[in-house]
Amino acid sequence: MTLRKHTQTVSLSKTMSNTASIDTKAQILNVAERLIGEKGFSGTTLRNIVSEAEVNLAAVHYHFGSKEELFRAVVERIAVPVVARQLSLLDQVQTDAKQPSVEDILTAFLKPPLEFVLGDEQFRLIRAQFMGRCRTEPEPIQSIAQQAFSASTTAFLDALQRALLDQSRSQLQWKLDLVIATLVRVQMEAGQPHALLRNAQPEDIQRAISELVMFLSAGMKT
Amino acid sequence: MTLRKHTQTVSLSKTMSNTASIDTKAQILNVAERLIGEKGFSGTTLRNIVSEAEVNLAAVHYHFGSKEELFRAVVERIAVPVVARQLSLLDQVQTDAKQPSVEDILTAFLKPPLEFVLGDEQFRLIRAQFMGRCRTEPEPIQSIAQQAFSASTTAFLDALQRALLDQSRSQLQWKLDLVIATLVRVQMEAGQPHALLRNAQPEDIQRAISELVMFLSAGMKT
DNA sequence: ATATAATTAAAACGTACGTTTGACAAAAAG
DNA sequence: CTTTTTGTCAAACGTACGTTTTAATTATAT
Repeated sequence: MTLRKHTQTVSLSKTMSNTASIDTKAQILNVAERLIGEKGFSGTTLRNIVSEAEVNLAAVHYHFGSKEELFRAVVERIAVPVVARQLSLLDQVQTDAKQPSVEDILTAFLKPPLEFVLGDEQFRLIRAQFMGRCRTEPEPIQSIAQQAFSASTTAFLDALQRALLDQSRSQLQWKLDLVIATLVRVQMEAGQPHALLRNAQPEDIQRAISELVMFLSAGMKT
Repeated sequence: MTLRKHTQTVSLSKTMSNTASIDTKAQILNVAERLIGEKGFSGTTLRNIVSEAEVNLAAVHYHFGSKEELFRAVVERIAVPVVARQLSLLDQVQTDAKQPSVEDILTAFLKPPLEFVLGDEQFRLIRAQFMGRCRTEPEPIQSIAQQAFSASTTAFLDALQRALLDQSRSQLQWKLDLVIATLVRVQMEAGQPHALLRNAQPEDIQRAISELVMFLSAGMKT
């Protein structure tokens, strides 16, 4: 009897040596990330993915179980390290200064998602576009992506509340939502001719972060 | 021989009296606007639309020619009056004050799309959501929507350039792009519990516009 | 009334979708 | 070696898609 891999607990490296199946799984994730970033979830078909990834159609269901769980896997591969870095940077500025400035908080929030595109040379803009696309997908896709980032959202909302005591919670809530909206737009337009983030060199990213922080912190304080 | 209606020039009211076909066409447009606003273009099927509109499947192709041209029709039904009002308000503030403030310009830009949701009681939030969804669709759908609004984008970019002479054109370009991104987000989240625009009463819209103008004009000036 | 055009209706078109199956090869375990 | 697990592959599953066709129905005009 053949048990499907995505229902297994852990394989613990006692399985196949690491050439075939790992390549297949990673290739599917890579191509899915790029295509969904370009065309959206329902605009991307599994046949598009397996064709470009040069793997068999059934491999998707063998490794992930369904199209939706494949999407979830792509999201989490990105969200987990980004959220961890956001929370770490927030912790850092809250230790350095007992009361960090709005600029400090926004920088800690924006840096990880924008810098994460630097990870792999060839995935820079792809990753940015995918993250942007996620939050604009129809339900239930959007919720899957939103949940993966929700841990950071609440932490930064609390931090902003402590920095801007005169503003109501609901006011800060829609303002942080608009901060995310602009971040998402910057990510989605990354690489376009007139975008804030035209290419993914480290110095361009730093400049974009700094300009975006200035643009947004002004509005946060009003 | 039967000539299809969407290829005709004009019917000039010498055709059928105005009960059946006009209702069918309007019903399709109304339902398409709502469903595409909720589920996106490729997430909405013609069978979903005709089922809720209670019209025959073939009616879509008879009246519009294709799914994409139906989308174009929905976009233009919204965009034409919005853009006209934006340009009219811009003209007005540029006549009143020879050099209008950033706040004046942004208000002229934001008021029409946000107020347009007031047109019909039952379409308020639907229309807002559709307009928001449009700009986040994959190509070529996004371009169709963008073109319909492009006339106002360039006019407001010029106006902002005259108000903020110290900023470069490309800087103003990505800033206006982020203004649109926040407008879009406000529209898409309209009606949600913690959104800026929670319900569509006239006074709520005015308050939302004023808060959004404050939030954004601060960043525009930095 | 009759002819003509406009609109609706039901059914089918071919294609593509996500998913499942079952046979088969490769690796790991006994 | 034999057995079992793990992964790949081609093919098919049933369903739903956008679109087209053909006929019937309804309104307009002569």
